[in-house]
Amino acid sequence: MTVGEMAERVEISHRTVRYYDDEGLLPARRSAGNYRLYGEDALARMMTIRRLKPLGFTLEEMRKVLALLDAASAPSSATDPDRPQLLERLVELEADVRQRREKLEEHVAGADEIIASLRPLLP
DNA sequence: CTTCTGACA
DNA sequence: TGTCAGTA
Repeated sequence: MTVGEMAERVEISHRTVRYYDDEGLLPARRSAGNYRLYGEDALARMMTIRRLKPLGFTLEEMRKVLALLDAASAPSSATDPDRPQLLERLVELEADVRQRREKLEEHVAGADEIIASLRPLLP
């Protein structure tokens, strides 16, 4: 699929997709006319990025997360001599995401309070 | 019409 | 991240 298609499918502006691509976060090929071409794999990555963003991950952090996920899902990871360290990092990532999730909940609670404070002011 | 790159806001 | 320009 082209950038426009990708952008539409993940509901992110084509400008942003292009930016992530330029930053090396997406696996893309080029058409004869130099158009970016993406596969389902790129789409899956884009979705992961979309979920990471609201958690506050920076592009650099996303780069690491994606690399870790790739390494963990690679067929060779089963025999990788560093399997323990890989699992270790996955555990750390999970803890990190859990912590960010908590932060989001606090934000939601804050929004609820604002809403509640508005209620008595409205007709 | 869509995408590309680079630049500016 | 949006938009504008000039292309392919």
